Amino acid sequence: MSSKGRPKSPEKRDQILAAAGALFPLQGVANTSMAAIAEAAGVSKQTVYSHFDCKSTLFRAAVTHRVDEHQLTADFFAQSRPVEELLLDLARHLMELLLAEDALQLHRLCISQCISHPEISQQFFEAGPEAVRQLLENYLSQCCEKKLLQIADTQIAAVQLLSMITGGAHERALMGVAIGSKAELDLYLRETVTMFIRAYQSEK
Amino acid sequence: MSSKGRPKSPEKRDQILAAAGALFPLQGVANTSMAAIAEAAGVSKQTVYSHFDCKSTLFRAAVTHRVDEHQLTADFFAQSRPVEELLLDLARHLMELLLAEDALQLHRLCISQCISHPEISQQFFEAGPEAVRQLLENYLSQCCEKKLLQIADTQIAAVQLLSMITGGAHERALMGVAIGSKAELDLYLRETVTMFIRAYQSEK
DNA sequence: TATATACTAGACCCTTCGGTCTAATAAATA
DNA sequence: TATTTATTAGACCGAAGGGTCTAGTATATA
Repeated sequence: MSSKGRPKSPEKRDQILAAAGALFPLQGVANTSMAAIAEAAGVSKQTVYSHFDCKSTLFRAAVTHRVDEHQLTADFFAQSRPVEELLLDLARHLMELLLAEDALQLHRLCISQCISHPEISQQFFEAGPEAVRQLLENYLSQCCEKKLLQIADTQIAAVQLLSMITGGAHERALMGVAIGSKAELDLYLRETVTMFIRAYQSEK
Repeated sequence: MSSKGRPKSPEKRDQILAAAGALFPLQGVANTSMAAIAEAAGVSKQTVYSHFDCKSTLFRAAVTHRVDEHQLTADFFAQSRPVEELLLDLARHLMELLLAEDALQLHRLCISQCISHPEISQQFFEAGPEAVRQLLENYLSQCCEKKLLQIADTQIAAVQLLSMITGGAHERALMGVAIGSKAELDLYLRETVTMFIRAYQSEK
């Protein structure tokens, strides 16, 4: 019934989402025109409006699309390695992920739109920080069962560790402030993981 | 020489700055028109342009103005109280300060404008997070001298503590995501200060 | 093949907005 | 008082941009 005539091209839809997903974070919502998106997508303006009925809808779809892409692997914590080694590895991977320019742009965008588009930032938060926190919390619980660590409240501990990891450079990067060298950053991460384990190590 | 005729009214200037300082964070730069600022300030549009030559200039002046207001007292750390008590007090004060709606708006604004107005976010950062960090670092150093704590790198430790404090709820609030109850937040802060001290206490 | 829909290019409408100009009034200095 | 500048209300300009419309072409289904 609804399959009469030429169907909408999924490729064009993807092109539009890709263009919007690049331009919105880069220039901000208000400074990105629909015409510019159409041009960047290699598509006519009318086609954009054929796939998305207004700017706000397109914005939502584009951010959702990018958030979905950035989902990190859940089996990271499945490895059986020394706790300190795994946590340090996590810290390093996380920083690399979060400090990437496009991730920063997306993050800034969600923060700036959190009043006008609460669902967007909610979604970003759940797919990003909250998901990681949950995974880490589970891992820490397992460590406690194995008596590798001694943590009263693993949820709090997970938030603490993640906050410390990101706190150093991510906050600065989000605000566009220069961050230290790679060596300094890595020193900070090593110190932080060590400090975390010292605070939560099993009693002698 | 330059004092001929009627002088510009400082009151009107303040009204304009107040209006801009309220509207820009609330609605974003692009969504706040000069006409709206003039009206909110109870002043004609021309007067706005008489005091500030363009929108960008006004934006800069307004944010600077608000940042200056929010400077926190430096003598907080001068009190001689038990370390744990003082740090917990700091944590509570900081959270109250950072979670205030207008502070959040200003913070979001700086983040969203950090590409187009790097000086602004730089200034915000130095007057805010960086200033607090410096004060805390000094305090921690003093604690080490008194053998109350044992910290190899007080700069790192200061960042760690501040990150943990803000990490819990501030990150969420910045993204407009609901935060826990006051009781949960306070539990988190107490746990965090305790954990910090446990990690950095002087060796037995 | 006939029909229905997608897509394009471009004109078009209307609103918003940054910024300027004008003419008149108010308030300061000299 | 004479002069100079601030302030106002409002018209005005020009550019940008969201969104619609049209006419023509391409591509799918039936």
